[in-house]
Amino acid sequence: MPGYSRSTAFAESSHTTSANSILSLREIKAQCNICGMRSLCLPVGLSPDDLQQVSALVDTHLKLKKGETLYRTGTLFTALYAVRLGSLKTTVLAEDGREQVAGYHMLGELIGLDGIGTGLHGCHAIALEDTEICVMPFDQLETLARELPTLQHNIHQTLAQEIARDHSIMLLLGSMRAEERLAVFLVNLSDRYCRRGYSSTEFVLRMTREEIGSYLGLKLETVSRLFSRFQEEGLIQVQGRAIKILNSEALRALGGHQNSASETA
Amino acid sequence: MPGYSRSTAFAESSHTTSANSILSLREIKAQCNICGMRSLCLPVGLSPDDLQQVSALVDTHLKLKKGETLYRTGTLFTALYAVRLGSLKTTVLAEDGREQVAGYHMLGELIGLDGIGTGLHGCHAIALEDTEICVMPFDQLETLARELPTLQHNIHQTLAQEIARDHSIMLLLGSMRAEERLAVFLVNLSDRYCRRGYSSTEFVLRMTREEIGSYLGLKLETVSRLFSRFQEEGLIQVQGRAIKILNSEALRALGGHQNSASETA
DNA sequence: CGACTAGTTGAGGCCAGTCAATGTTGGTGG
DNA sequence: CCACCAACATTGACTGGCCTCAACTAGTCG
Repeated sequence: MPGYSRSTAFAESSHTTSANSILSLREIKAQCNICGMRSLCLPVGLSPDDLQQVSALVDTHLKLKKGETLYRTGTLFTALYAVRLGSLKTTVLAEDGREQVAGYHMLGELIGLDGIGTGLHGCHAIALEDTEICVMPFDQLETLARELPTLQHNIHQTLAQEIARDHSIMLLLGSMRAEERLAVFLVNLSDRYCRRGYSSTEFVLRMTREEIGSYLGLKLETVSRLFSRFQEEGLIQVQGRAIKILNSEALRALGGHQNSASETA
Repeated sequence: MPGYSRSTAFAESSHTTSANSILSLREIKAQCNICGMRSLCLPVGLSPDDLQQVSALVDTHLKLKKGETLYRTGTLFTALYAVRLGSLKTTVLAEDGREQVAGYHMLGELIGLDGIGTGLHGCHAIALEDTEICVMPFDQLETLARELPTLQHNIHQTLAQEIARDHSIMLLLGSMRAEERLAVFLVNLSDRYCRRGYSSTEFVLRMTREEIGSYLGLKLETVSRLFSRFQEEGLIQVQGRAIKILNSEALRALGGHQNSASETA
């Protein structure tokens, strides 16, 4: 495995705790002004000059392989992370060991937000595929935000959007039936892929049935059965993790149309 | 009903839309430096001088009667609201009309946060009893935060804590059984009352069985049955909405101890 | 006093969980 | 290239926890 020598530079960094995840985190070069995710990310609406300042603050870029940890529950919070490429899941942990998927994050999204409150990360972020991350030290971000009102407002918006997203998931978990939950999930993915310029009708799930179930408050068998049933009913076509949406309207109807409201999920 | 003439001053304000709620919103005088909730609120850690600036920015104080609306889903977001006295519930609304209680907020807590993201309030805030509110215009708050790093950080913390709180509710809704949910709910209330100097073992619920059920993703009958069962088992004593906790340990054990982590609920 | 809202309790049904067997996929090493 | 293995996925049979429907009680307010 290449890259051993460089990656030791991260040994003291907070976002790596397990030995094997350290080994393949690699620096890459990237700049906000040439990043395709700019319009979805924190710098949206910034002037070129201001953009340059934010870009300068992104001192580190990470590459994670599938299954590697970006940060772990309870570790020190130091930075926000922007997903540049790939995707991650975040999981929260109950005291009794139960674990639940709390979020699925794709490119252009910011994660690590929940650490701001306590100074410690409140969840565990794991790459679902090979993934690239921009690291934004939070103290520097706060400092810069005092000079750039637009950036300040974007930070507030990002945090508040996360709250709104969580509320819609609470609604889903608290009051929807299994089929509605899965329908909402699929429609939400479809919308998010669409917004990123990918097909809204054909995509590959990055999560296992168990992870999807955990996210939706269901068991993996239930998820599997529902996929099969949706296929029987002509709503979708499933082949393992490859999904083709055949009847988007019906899916949206199942979910009570309450999907398009929230960006992330 | 007194106060008609004054309250017309709020007619153009965003946080009142229904006629009857306007009528009893009344201004009161209050200042942060003499407020008992200071240590739980946004100005925590501020110097006296800085505190004065925040206090100056709280230009309006509202009094709501039980059942009155502070803000409504979809109305313009202009300010954050600090609960000075009393309590409120916030509810989110699905497109199909289903409504769910998303939060129970007591004195010292900040609400209205979710409106920052879109500029429109994402939920509906209703007083559960006679309640006093401090109104903090958000644009002024943002401006002031640029000069006061502590305030800026407190805003970030408040937002992030709300995210952490939502995550723990998602965990509750997604993976706990009915009795665990109610146990967590009671322990959480107990902790919050305790922190505010009230009894941690005896308090009065401000929500109906239906509202509690909605909040916990259960039906009101289930909540009622569980209260009865907890009483049979000697965990609590219930008399309508009056609760006495008899066996806090057992209650905490039921909830997997995952309660004390989050402040609000 | 009557109408209404909130709460309790019981009987029965259904949705999703549990347990278990089998099939499929993808990565690894001979 | 194929055999093998482990992880992932599907499907069936059964169970059980919570919901639904319903009757009844206790306060509350005009």
